[in-house]
Amino acid sequence: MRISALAAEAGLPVATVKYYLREGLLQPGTATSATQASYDESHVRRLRLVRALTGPVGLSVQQARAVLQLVDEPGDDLYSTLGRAVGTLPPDGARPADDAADPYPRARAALEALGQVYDPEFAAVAQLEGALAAADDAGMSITPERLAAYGRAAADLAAYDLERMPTEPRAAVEYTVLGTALYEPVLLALRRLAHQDAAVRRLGRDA
Amino acid sequence: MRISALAAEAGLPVATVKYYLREGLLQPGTATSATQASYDESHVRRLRLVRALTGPVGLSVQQARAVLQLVDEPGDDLYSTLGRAVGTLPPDGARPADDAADPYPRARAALEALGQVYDPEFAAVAQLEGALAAADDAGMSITPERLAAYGRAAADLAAYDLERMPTEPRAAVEYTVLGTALYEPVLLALRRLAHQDAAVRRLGRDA
DNA sequence: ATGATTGGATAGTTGTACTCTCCAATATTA
DNA sequence: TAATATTGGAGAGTACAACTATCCAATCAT
Repeated sequence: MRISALAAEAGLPVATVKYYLREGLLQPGTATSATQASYDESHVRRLRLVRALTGPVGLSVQQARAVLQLVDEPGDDLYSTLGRAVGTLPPDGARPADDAADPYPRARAALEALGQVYDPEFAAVAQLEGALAAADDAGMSITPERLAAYGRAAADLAAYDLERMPTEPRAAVEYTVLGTALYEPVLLALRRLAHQDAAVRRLGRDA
Repeated sequence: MRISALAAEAGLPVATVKYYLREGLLQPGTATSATQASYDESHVRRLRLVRALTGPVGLSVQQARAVLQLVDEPGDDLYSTLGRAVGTLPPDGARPADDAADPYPRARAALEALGQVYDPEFAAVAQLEGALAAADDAGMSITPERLAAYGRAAADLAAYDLERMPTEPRAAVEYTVLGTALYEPVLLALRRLAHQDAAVRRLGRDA
């Protein structure tokens, strides 16, 4: 399959496929001559994945490249691979304030209240700090009670996901990294729809 | 308070404050002369809100303006105001396919399985469709079982939030719109951290 | 053999979010 | 009150991201 067939298959302009090649989001095809290369199903799948990540998941090309690199060449340590993957996903966290003492006070308090084990280096801690600070700044601080409720729901989800994680390391990395990126938008959409459902049932409005 | 004091208070360059004024994200101050206007606490609060929305929440200036307009002038109908607000929040949904018959097949199936009331016009339906399609395209389709588990967690959260919604309409709009925008990043961070917690407990790794 | 296509490089376009420069009118300070 | 600084407002300029278009010599397809 040559580049125009690949582009057609994926529903993208050829120029865009070339761009993804340049940017390292798409692995090069096998060169058959100085001006020809051939692509296969794996390239089609990769393009679909790229579009999923840059589209609904909302990643920038840089972020998508970082995620794909982790899936392509995971370290042997699942834990640190996941940590790095989460760091590449939006939203960006709060910068850790130059004085190293207690850089994430809100997040620390929240996680202690939840009784959760956590690694302060883990990017999600900074993300939580940023999100809590944003809510504070906007005058919509999150009560400890609400945090507990959200934490409980998050723990339920995590337990479900962890039970289904593949045992083979490579597959586990892919499951975890892509699962984080791809399932989050689903969860958010479901939450918004659940709000609507609850509102309709409660307020007795017929849509 | 003049513009430089306002900017200092909010920790922003004056040029940026002027930009937000031009873009209608910040309400104008009260003019005291041809080249002077005065600003107060409400402007400081608004700037903090704008930064929260464009930062951790990840809204574009356009999206933030749309959200703020809804908070400033909610319609008398809470239901449709919330619907419009959700439509302005990322991620963008799937385009509804020109042939009107069953534009959101995956989302419809999912919501029917969950037994949820929903309005097909509600933007979150298109968002769910897009997210499910992205997962499919990326080769990580979501099983009905997982969807049920996520849906249950979302319903728990929605029930909690709805119970605490203010009764006064204006406050209810603000609570719902800002709550959706500001609490989602918190939930995502908590989910990522819950994954880490569960992984550490399960795999017995010490951070 | 001859017109179309390819891979690869380079340049151009569009959109977003600022940031800078001016300017005349006003404040502030000496 | 004179000199200096600041202001609001408008417009232009900048930087970056994500494409998109143009070239070109080397193949390919007919």
